[in-house]
Amino acid sequence: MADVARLAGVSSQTVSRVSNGYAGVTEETRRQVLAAMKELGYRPNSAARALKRGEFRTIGVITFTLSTTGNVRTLEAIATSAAGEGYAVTLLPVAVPTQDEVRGAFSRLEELAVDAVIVIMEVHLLDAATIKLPPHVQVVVVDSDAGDHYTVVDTDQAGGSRAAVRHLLDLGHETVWHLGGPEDSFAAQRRADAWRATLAGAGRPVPPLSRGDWSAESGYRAGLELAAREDCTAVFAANDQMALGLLRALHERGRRVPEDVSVIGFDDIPEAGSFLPPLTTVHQDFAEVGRLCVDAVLRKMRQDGPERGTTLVPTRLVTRASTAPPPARSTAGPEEPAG
Amino acid sequence: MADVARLAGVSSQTVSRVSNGYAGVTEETRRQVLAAMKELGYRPNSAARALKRGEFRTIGVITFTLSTTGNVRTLEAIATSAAGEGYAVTLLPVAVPTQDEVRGAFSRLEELAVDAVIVIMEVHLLDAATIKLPPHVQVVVVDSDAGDHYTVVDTDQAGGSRAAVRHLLDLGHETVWHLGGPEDSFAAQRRADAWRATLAGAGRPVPPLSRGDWSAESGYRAGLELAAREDCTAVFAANDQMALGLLRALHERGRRVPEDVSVIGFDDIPEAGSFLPPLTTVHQDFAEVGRLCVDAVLRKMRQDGPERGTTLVPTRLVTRASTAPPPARSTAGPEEPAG
DNA sequence: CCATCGAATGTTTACGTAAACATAACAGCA
DNA sequence: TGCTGTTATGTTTACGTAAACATTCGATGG
Repeated sequence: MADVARLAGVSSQTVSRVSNGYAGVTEETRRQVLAAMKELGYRPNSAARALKRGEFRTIGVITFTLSTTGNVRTLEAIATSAAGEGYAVTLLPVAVPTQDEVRGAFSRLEELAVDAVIVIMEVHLLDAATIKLPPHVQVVVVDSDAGDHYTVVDTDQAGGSRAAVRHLLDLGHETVWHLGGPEDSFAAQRRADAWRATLAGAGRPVPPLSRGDWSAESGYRAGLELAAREDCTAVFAANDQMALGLLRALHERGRRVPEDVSVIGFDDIPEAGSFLPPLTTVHQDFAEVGRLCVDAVLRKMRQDGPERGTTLVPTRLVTRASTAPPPARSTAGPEEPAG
Repeated sequence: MADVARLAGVSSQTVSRVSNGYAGVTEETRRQVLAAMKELGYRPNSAARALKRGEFRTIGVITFTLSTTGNVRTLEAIATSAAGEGYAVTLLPVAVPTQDEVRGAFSRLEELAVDAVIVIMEVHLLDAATIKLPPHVQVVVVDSDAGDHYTVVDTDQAGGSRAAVRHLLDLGHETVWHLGGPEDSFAAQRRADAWRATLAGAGRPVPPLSRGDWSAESGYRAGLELAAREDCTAVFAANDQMALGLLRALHERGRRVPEDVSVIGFDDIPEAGSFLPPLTTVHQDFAEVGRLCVDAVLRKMRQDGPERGTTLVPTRLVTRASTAPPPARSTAGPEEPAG
């Protein structure tokens, strides 16, 4: 900076003013400084800036895994939004989802150059950890129900599940089975709760709950059991991957989709439209989730946002070929041959 | 730091020594300092450290999109490896893959606090851009053939393609069709080149090349045309998503997989084993790619690595149900009914 | 018993920037 | 003409750390 100042014949402070776009610099002077900067290839030193300003213009993102579509898409949206606001994004992978590991990530974070943190994980792993965060680092949480304690941005899980179940009931199914996610996932829990509540609200029986671990393989295993139940004509899977495994299990057991069994997923991953058959599913707007996370975290840093509470991003049901009315059976209704 | 020093009754320099684990501090003194740090909740200021040390302990990763499995898995492995080495990872999304955008990303990078950059993209977009990089920032490139100009880490695309094509030929197919990736992708180009070379090396005819854009939807469109060709009994798709679309097209056109047509993919995404039928594919070790990237970039920073050249990560053929011998036809072979 | 040496610790300084304050130059007005 | 206010620019200082150098003190050896 001193070199630039010397070459331009001004003080280093004037260089700083030009560099930061402050007013009060003659157009003439500005031009000279800019020319000098260019000639010397001057780049402001971000460490010195951060030291002086007391902020890093960086947002940290903590997440367990990038193997779920949702996390990845959210992260991508966060990175894009943050870049648009002049913020960088630093990634903090947590190898194993245990409280110890999370605590470790947060303590690494303490030494890290971030002004705020966005956490993409379940709160119950988070609880014991956050205490140690530096005082001025703001937190926003995704994928959890911690609205009372943190600022939370999430997809409207309940609304999506409700739409999925209603769609199947509207098609004429007596009830809807659910292939849920792992027990310790709040997203899974909320999807299951909404499924149960919607059935109960419609006065329908609530079939036993199957569980997978989000993977297609687990959906396949659970699907083999569901396929054996003759009375199962409609399944709502808690994500598209498990729905994929379910489709394979049904196919192997000779149950046609959607003629014999309707299947509906959750997420609307890019491949969902290419499944056999193309999957009806609940579309999540991850881009919006990411955008809102950055919004929220920046507003908190400027201290003009709500401290706590949950922002829900609406979902949209995407109807494809995997859902249809139930097969005509021994019910009281009239039997019609398939068109 | 001064507060800690005061509380511990030592100088700030001694605090610094403890903080950085230098020798030459009495065990007694160290304990006092550590106690003081804990009591005051002291955390070293990374901006000041970076300013003083002249390095940020941060690696920047530039990529276009996180919507391809490969990029995501590579990124995840990079983040994990980097964390293990005490480095943070900063994400630099590039919205549109144009040279202008890339140049923009690199110029943002210049002001960014990174010591090195890993670029996950095609070189031809990179060429005009890198010139402006700060002098001491090292670069490692993934997914490209720029070994002459940069340090490159990549999957052994050619080896994987060769294995895929040979597998199909060994099963008895006369030749293998290829559903390639977009024209401007080097990965796609190398997979197609190896496919062509392997066929030529075996003295087989080289069918016309179909192209997609990596998406399942594009695989479906290309698949509809391939399905119409009676003489097409084996297809090597350049990635699993396109293979998925291809499977759907074949199914819709009444061509059974693998009885009528064998299909093989590339990547081995987690869902590949749950396709209908489960997909034979070329497994890529993205974790290893990411690890090697970090290795290479750190070695370059320590100036004891090779400046240029390509490191190839081997692939592995995963055989599942989507490949089988060709249907018995008007060839000289004996006709057998399906078991 | 004193010079010498090494280990432990303290003091000074600089990293590059930008806020705060200081100064200079000039216009407007009585 | 001299005073005031405004604008452009210069000077000083501090951000938190760690390298370089300085000092202290006890131990060792002649």
